[in-house]
Amino acid sequence: MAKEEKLNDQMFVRRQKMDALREQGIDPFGHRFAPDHDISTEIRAKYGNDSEELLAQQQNEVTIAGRMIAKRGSGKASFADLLDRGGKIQFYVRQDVVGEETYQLFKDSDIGDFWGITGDVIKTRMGELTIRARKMTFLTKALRPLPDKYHGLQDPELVYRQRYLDLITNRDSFERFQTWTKIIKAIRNYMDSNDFTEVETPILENVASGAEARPFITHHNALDIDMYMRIATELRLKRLIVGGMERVYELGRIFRNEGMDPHHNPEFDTMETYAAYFDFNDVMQETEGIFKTAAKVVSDDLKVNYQGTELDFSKPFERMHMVDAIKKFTGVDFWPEMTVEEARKLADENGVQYEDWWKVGHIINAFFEDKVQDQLEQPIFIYGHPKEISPLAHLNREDPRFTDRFELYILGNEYANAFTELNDPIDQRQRFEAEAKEHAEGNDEYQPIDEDFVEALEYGMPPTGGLGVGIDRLVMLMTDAKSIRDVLLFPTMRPKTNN
RNA sequence: GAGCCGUUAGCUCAGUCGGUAGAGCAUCUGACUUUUAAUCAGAGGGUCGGCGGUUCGAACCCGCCACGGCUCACCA
Repeated sequence: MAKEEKLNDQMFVRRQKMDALREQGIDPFGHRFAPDHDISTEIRAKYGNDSEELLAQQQNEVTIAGRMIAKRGSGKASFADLLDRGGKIQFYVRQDVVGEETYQLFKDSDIGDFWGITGDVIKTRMGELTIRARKMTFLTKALRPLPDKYHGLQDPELVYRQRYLDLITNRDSFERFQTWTKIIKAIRNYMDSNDFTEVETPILENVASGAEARPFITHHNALDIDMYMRIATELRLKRLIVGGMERVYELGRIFRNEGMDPHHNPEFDTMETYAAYFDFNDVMQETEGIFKTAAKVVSDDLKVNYQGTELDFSKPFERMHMVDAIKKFTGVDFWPEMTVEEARKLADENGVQYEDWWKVGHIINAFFEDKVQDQLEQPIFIYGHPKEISPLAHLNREDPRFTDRFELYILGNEYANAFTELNDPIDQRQRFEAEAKEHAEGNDEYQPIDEDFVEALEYGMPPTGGLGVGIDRLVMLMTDAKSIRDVLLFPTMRPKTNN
């Protein structure tokens, strides 16, 4: 086959070595191996602080397994590094200990091969914790060479397409994904301990609703209908509030058929939470708890460095009304009641662009986005968004120009969006219809009204505080990742062609 | 979607003025019983992303295409 012709010298040699192993009765793709209780981490924890002399005296025997990722051979004694999920650990092979046959097997073994090793824990003259091999079991042959051991895999395209190579050679990346898991677990634990119920709702939907986004369309053969990948979990979760679950959350993947860049992937994780009888102040407290919990995973003092800026999650997050924030950063005061003309004048004076159809609320929001947002560094809740830009939020009781909504900003980016949910079914239907009309006029993005959801509201949804958090971005923040692709094991990539 | 940049050995990267391909790691041969980017001596390895053009001659200049990265606009 044509594939065989593509073998380079190294792949050819490795295949020959594979055959040679078989001839010696060794399975190049071996079987079960029991590394007693030890991974490298445990060995380091147990023996890392012991002296060279003590270890030499005790002769503690351990058995580990892993991938050989470096080899420093000399004539009849060699050092090599073995990589397991805990990290790498050095092992030491002497011909006079393992015998000539095994030593030759080791010499012929390539970087990338898997070994099981039983031996004593020692420390070298340089003080490095090392397994002095006594028995070696060949476990798996690697037929392709690993990337550069020193630089690791650098080409971003290969890092994302062949994540397994990135995980082998770039320890930072490996550890970032371990941290991802810890953060997710910590957040779940936080929600659970606050008496929220974790649920899973459909990913395949008949109507993609709950957000303004273009969905992925797929097809169900047996029913012969098109279905949509969910773009939000919102409306399903609110049905569960109607159903009396009172506190629910879902942390999972949603899909939006939109552009990709360092902050957007077509599939990504959100966590939405809904709590009956919460108002947006309660949700702020909940949100703060979530972010502190996540920060705690990476930093005991809740101080996190992101791309050179130290973020402090230890203090209570600042809370500021959007209008106050604009006043603070620009001196412009939107508190007095004003006409659109007056607001436009302020916009003109401050170089804020606006559209003809904008109302005062839109202009306030533009001031915030243009003049304030980028200057917000430390975690801060901005609340009281104008009603014009917040169609799903309850109006504020004291000042109906604004809503009971907030967003969490860190380093100029939005990390959470929350509000006291609209629970008036008649109002909800009108807003859906207005939205559907907009879509219809803008043609292809038309989406049918989620009638079933409106009906659910008609049975009564208690006052509810809802929250949405972008989980990937939260993890990026906590792991100092520049791109969303660095926190996704397998980011979406265009298929590679043969050119 | 627009702009800019990139693609050279398995990997990480050089490649001057357009003169026909280089290094380190890895691989192969040899030496070496505490190395750690091991060392020393030697060797092999290339459709220079793809297709076309200009030229006596193209990794290099031009055009188109593919994939990727960054920035901007939109969204989380």
